[in-house]
Amino acid sequence: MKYSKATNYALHTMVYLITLPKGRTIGMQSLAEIQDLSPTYLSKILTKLAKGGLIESTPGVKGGYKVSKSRDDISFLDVIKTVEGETNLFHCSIEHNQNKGCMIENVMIQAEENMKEELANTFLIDLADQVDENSRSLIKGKAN
Amino acid sequence: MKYSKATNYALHTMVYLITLPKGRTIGMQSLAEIQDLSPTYLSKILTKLAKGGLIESTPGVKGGYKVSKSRDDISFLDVIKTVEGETNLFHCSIEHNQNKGCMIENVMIQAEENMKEELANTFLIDLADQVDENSRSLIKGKAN
DNA sequence: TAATTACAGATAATAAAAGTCTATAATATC
DNA sequence: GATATTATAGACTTTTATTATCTGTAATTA
Repeated sequence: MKYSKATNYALHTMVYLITLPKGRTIGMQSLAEIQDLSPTYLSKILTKLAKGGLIESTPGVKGGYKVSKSRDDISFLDVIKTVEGETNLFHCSIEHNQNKGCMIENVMIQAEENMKEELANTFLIDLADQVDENSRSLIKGKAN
Repeated sequence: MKYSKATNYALHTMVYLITLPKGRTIGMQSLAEIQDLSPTYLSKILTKLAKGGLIESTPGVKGGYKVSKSRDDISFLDVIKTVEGETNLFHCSIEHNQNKGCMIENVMIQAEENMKEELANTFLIDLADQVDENSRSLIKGKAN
């Protein structure tokens, strides 16, 4: 069991976007370069994030992406849910003729809940000041 | 991201095994029937669990599997680690030239730790009395 | 009008998981 | 000792999901 690379890229991209000066945007091409990714692949992830309302895009020259305004409170869980979907990590594969559901699944759900709580209480903004100077200036340089 | 079916089957099998009367065993064939699985596939999972020291096997007529003696304290995490391996859910895919490691990875590891803590503190034996009467008598009937 | 950008959908490549098949070794029972 | 029953091991195939690419379209600014 592993988090997808897509989630990996999404989280990194979101952290980068959060260091963007207010009102500025940065192109997918640039975001792909910084992370050494193929632009078209990253674009799928960005589209998901945009549809999920976490980021906004403007097409055309001098266009690009930025974090959605009125979203100063984006959590890790928000990003992960948007990319991976809402499904639980564990689904019982056996037919149980009980009304309580599967006892094993219940335990697994509780454990996952503990993880999600931490992810829901950690916000991207919390990491903003941990972004290294190198990335920070790279982004600033490529911003529109 | 999903737990593997192997983990699913392993957890169920372990719970079934825990309801076995002391000293008795049950054959892989029977365990496969109960869960409607192919015996050879289940056997791979059982072998892993045996190598991991969670269960013991005796070959031959009247042979089969049982929970390792001196292991009254098997946790969910023990089973999951044995089947899935020890790796973490998240590995940063970007090269960071920082000594602190990836800040995103650090958050993800902490969250996962919270989940693991719950899994480490929930023991199979805790579920023993929740096993439905149907399964319980099935196992008893097939036990050696 | 041209350059730059996002968006969308089809398709291909890769990797991991799930499952099958076959042969071998050990053990209890008769 | 022969036989049936069981576990063990490894090669192999199938399936599925992820990752990635390719191509074309639409929107926007200069």
